[in-house]
Amino acid sequence: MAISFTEENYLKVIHRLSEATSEDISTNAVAELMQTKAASVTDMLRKLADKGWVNYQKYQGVRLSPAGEKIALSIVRKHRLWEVFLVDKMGFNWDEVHEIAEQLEHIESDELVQKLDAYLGFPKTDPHGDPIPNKEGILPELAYLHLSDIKAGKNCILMGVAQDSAVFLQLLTKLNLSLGAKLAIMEINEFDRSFFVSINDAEPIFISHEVAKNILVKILA
Amino acid sequence: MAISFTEENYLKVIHRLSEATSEDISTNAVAELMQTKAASVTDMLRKLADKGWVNYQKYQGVRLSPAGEKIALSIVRKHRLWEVFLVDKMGFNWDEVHEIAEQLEHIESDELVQKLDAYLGFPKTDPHGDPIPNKEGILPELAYLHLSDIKAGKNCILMGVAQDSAVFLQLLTKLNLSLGAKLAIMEINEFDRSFFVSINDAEPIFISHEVAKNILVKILA
DNA sequence: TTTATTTTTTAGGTTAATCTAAAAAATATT
DNA sequence: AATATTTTTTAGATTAACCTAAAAAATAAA
Repeated sequence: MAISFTEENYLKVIHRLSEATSEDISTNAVAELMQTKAASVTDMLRKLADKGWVNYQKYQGVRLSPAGEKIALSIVRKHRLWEVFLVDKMGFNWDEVHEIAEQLEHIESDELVQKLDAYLGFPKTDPHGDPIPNKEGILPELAYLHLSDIKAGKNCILMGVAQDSAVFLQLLTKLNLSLGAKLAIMEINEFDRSFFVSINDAEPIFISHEVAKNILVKILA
Repeated sequence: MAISFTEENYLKVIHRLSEATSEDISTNAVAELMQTKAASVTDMLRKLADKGWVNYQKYQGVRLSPAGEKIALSIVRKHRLWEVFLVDKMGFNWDEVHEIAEQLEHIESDELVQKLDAYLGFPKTDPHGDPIPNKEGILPELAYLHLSDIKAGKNCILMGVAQDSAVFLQLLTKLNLSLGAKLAIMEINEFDRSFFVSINDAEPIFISHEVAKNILVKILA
């Protein structure tokens, strides 16, 4: 069945919201992420339900059907593969690729996706550490921890970020925080839960709790 | 000023038609290439004229304004660069890339185009031998000849094709006719203007006038 | 458990891009 | 030059995606 860019974006947004909860997704939540009005969302949810891509009962919220989930994952897959392409091959910084990938994710060609995947060496994650769903739509669970949940004294590796906004990523870059960096948590300040962290064994620096919350790490054995 | 995919496609089509003639382009000609009805074209031409991208007077046909020409050339540039990418980097055949490039040509990012150009080694032509406009929109005039206009006894090199349809390109591939092939015209049959041509010094084969018309060559000194 | 608040839906409109059918203009033919 | 044909435009609808304002349902508070 034919699908429009707009419909793809709705499915993607519902998918994103569904990752954070097992509850049904509210009309308002979708409206906020789609930067549109609740009334428009209601129209679209009905349409998506007609096409069999979501389960929706009015006033009850929405969730993806298996068919909708499959479409959403294929868009996520394309988005993240193109981000790898933009950083690894085109030389963009990790904070510059989101908007372009938002466009590229709608390019329709299974063969291209397959070839791109191979060309990039079958990457497992995008430049922000987010896992790339495979062809069958299976998303490897990476189960990283938020830096904000780690105790003082631990060593860990920066594996990803919990948001892709350019301002956040630019801040990380300024702080010399990039994927794979080794973080040694020296101290956590009780007052504002800010962190003193040594990055790659350099002089410890200060990191706000807000930043720590958006950094994903794995703890070193 | 914001521009839609549809508007971009209209400008591209008007540009394509303008290359073949110095006359104004008729509503019907645009309708045919856009696969739409003349009435729809009339609406769109008025809109494009309002935006300053074409000069249009009703019943008088249309031509691109300098601003419209610039947009059209930037789309052609993107289309052809992406075709090079698809063939050179992704490993597609030259008959498989047109539809995908039709989508990729609308991706909006000057920086990406610039980086892609560099990544591909600043190619001068696409996989069909069509010249790639430069950043300033200047299209190098390649001035190749149609094989159908060459006399028997001449040797030439296949430099491009005059149409990109998959069936035509697949036929060329079957005949072992690819960019750069050396063609020796053995004989031209008066009856149907068909050609006997030796390709890369192999046994001469038969080529219809229709095929010869769509093959672009340069004559060897 | 009423009342107040928030959320969601309905009703009715708008815009971009298309369509069909009919009218108008341009071109071709007698 | 008058008539016929073709091309182009106008008029009026349609569809997708959005909007605002008002109504209805769900949830929270008194």
